[in-house]
Amino acid sequence: MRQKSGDKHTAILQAAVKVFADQGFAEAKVARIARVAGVATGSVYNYFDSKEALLHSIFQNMWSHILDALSQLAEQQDVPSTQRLERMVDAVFARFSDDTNLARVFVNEQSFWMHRWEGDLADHFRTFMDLLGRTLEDAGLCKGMDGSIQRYLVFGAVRQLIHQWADPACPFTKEEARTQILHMLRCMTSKE
Amino acid sequence: MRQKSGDKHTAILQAAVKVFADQGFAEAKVARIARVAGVATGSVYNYFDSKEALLHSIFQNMWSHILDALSQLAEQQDVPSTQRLERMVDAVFARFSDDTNLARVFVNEQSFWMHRWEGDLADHFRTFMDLLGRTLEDAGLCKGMDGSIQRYLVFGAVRQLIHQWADPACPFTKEEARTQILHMLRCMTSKE
Amino acid sequence: MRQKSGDKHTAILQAAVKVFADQGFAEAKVARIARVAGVATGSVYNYFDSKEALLHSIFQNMWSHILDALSQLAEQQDVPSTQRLERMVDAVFARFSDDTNLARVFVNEQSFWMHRWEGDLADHFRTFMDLLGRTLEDAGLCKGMDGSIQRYLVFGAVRQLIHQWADPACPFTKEEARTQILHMLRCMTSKE
Amino acid sequence: MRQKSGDKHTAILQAAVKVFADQGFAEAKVARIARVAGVATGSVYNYFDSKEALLHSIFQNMWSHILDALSQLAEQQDVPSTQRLERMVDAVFARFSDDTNLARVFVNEQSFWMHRWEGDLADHFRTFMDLLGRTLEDAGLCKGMDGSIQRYLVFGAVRQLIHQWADPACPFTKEEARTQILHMLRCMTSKE
DNA sequence: AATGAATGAGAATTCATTCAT
DNA sequence: AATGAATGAATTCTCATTCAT
Repeated sequence: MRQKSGDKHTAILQAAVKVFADQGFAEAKVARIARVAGVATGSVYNYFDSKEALLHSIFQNMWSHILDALSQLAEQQDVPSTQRLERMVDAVFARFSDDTNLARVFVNEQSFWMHRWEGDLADHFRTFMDLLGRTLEDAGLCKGMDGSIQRYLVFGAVRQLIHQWADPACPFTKEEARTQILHMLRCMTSKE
Repeated sequence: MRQKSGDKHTAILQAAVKVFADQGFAEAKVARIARVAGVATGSVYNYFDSKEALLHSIFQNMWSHILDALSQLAEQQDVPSTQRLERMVDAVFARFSDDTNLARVFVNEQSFWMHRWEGDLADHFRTFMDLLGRTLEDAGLCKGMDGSIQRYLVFGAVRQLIHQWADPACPFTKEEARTQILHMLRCMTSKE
Repeated sequence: MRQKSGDKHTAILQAAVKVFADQGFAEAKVARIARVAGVATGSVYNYFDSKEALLHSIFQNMWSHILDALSQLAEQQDVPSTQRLERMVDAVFARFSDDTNLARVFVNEQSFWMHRWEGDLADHFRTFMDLLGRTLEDAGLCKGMDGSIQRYLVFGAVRQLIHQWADPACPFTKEEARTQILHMLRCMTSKE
Repeated sequence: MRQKSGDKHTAILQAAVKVFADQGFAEAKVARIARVAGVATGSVYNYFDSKEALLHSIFQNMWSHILDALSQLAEQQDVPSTQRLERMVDAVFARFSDDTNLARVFVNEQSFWMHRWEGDLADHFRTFMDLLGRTLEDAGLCKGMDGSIQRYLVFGAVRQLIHQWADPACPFTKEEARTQILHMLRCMTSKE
C-alpha cells in the first residue's frame, strides 16, 4: 500500500514518532521507520537530512503546535488569569492526548536533545516556560512562592502526569489527571 | 603499565556516571569510560557484564541509597507527618546534590530503562512512590486531592528541580529549590 | 565504488570456501572473505546472517548437490548393484574434484560443525550413510562383514583420499585414487 | 583440591585434551583449561608457551606413544605379516580407546594443524604411514592394489571408526569395530 | 522523486597473554 | 613456581547514509 505522493513527509514523521516511542531514539532503525511509513529506506533521506533531523523536526512540530495554542490563549486578556492557567494546562494535555507516542518521545528524549542542540528547541522551551511563569504570577502565587522556580515545579508535575498517562498500564484517566493538576494549581494560587 | 587494584569497581562506576551524564548512554563509549576510570578497556568487563549492566548497577546503587535513607525516616513515627514529608524531599535532594552527574543520568535515562528492564528497578520505583504517596496522605492532602495521583505530581516537580539544578547554568541554588518545593508541599497539605 | 549486483551471493560463498580452506574457519576473517569476493565487509551480512551461517550454507549446498546426484543413481535399478556402488564413489569424487577448496573445508570442518549444529546437516549425513550402507549390502559384502559398520570404513577411506588429493603436494592423481578405491570395494564385495 | 606439584604439567595436558575435545581448539578458553586442571590461568604459561603449544604437545605425546608401540611391533619379525598388521590396528585402537577425548581431538584437529605446522608432526605422520604401507605390502595386497595409496584408505577407514566410536551415541562397540576392520584388512590382503 | 543494495566506519566485547605480588 | 587481575589488540557485526538505477 503505497502512500499518496506528498503524504510521504507526514507518513515518515508519524512513523518516526511511533518507532522512537517504541524503541527510543538510539535503538530506532531508520530502515524500520521507513518500513512503518511504507516507503523505501532511501526515501527517508529525500525528506530529512538525517535520523537526528527527523527527531528535531518532530520536536519543532510539537512546540510550534503548543506555542501556537498558547499564544492564542495569551491574547484572551478578558479571561480571568486563573482560568487562563487552566486552559494552558488543557492545551498541553490536548497535544499529547492526541498522540501517546509523541508523549513518550517527549518525556524520554526532549530534554536530552534540547540540551545537546542548544538551538531553537531551547528557545521554544524558554518561551514556553516564560509564558507559564507569567501566567502563574498573574494567577497569583501563594506568599513566598517564586514564579521563576515554581514554573519548573508545575512543568515537572505536568510532564510526569503525561509520562504516566502515556503508559498503557496507567491506572488513571486523562480526566482524573487533569482534575488533580487543577487542584494543585488552585492550591498554589489561592491567596495566602 | 599495570595498576594496583585500588578500587577499580568504584572507579569504573564513577567514570561511567560521568560519561553517561556527558554523552548519554547511547553515545557513551566503553573505551572512554575506561580511560576516564584510568583502566584498560577490557578491565571494565572484569567488573561488569556489559555497558547496560554498568547503567543498571548505577541505578541499583542510587535506589538502594535513597530507599535506605527513606526507610530510616519512615521509622521516625514521632516526627510529625508534615515534617517527615519535608525530610523525605531533603533526602532525595541530598542524594543528587552530592553528585550532579548522577542527577543528569537519573533524569535522562532512568525512566526509559526502567521501562525496558521491567525488573527490580521498577520495584524500587514503586516502593518509593508508595512511600511518597503514604507520606503525602499522612500529611493530609487538600480536599479533592487524590494521593495516588498527587504522588506523581510531587515526584515530577522534584524531579524537574533536580534536572534544572543539575544544569551548570541553573539560575537558582539548591537551597532556593528546596524552599520552593516545601512551599508547594505546604500549600498542598494545609487543611482548608 | 558501488558495484552492480553481479551474483554477490555466489561470489561471497566462493570466497568463503577459499578463505575457510586456506585458514580454517576459526582463523578466517569476514573482512578477508569480503575482500576476496570483491565486496564491502558489510555486504556479507546482506546475504548471510553470520560467519557461521556462511559455513552452514556451504555445507548445505555441498550436501544437496551430492544427495541429488545420489538419488538419481538410486533410481537406476537396472544398473547392477556393484556398478551403482562405483558410480556412487564417482559422484562423490566428482563433487570435490571440481573444487579442491571445498574438499579442504569438507575434511577439516564438516564433522566438527555437524556435531555442533545437530540439525539438517546431520540429517543429510545420515541419509548419505544409509544410502551408502544399503548400496554396500546390495553389492554383497563379504561374509562376516556388517554393513552398518563397513559403511563408515568405506566413507572414511574415501574421505581420506579426498583429503590427500586436495593437498597440492599429493603424489597421486584423482584417477589413481579412484582406481584404488574401486579395487578396495571389489575386494569387499566379491562373493567368496 | 590443589594438585601435587609436579603433576601440574600432566594435569594441564589432560585438561586441555578434555576442553579441546569438548569445544574444539578455537573455542577452547585457556582459562577454562586452567580451571579444569585445578590451577590458575597464569600457571598454564609456566608449563606451555601458548595455547597452540599445548595442542602441539598433545599431538607429540600421542604420536610418540603410537610410534613407540609400532616400532616394537616392527621388531617382531617372527610374527607373520598378516598378524603384524592386525596388531598394528590394535595398537592404534588401544591408544584411543584409553582416551575418548584424545580421539576427538585427533579426528577434529590433527590434520588441520599438521598441515599448518609442517614440522615434526608431519614427520611422525609420514613415519606412521610408511610403516603402515610397508606392513600392508608385507601382508600381501590383492592384485592391482597400490600400497602407496591403499595406506591412506586403511588409515582413513580406521580414523573414521575411531571417530564414530568416540561419539557417545555410537551404536557399536570397540570390539565390533575392531572385528570389522580386521575383516576389511583380510579381504584386502587375501591372495587373489 | 523513489528505491534498496551496497558501503565502511565504528563499537562492544572477548580472551590469550603478561606480570606485580 | 603460582597466582589471577589487568591488559589491549583484534574481530564480528550493525546501521546510518549514499547513489546507481
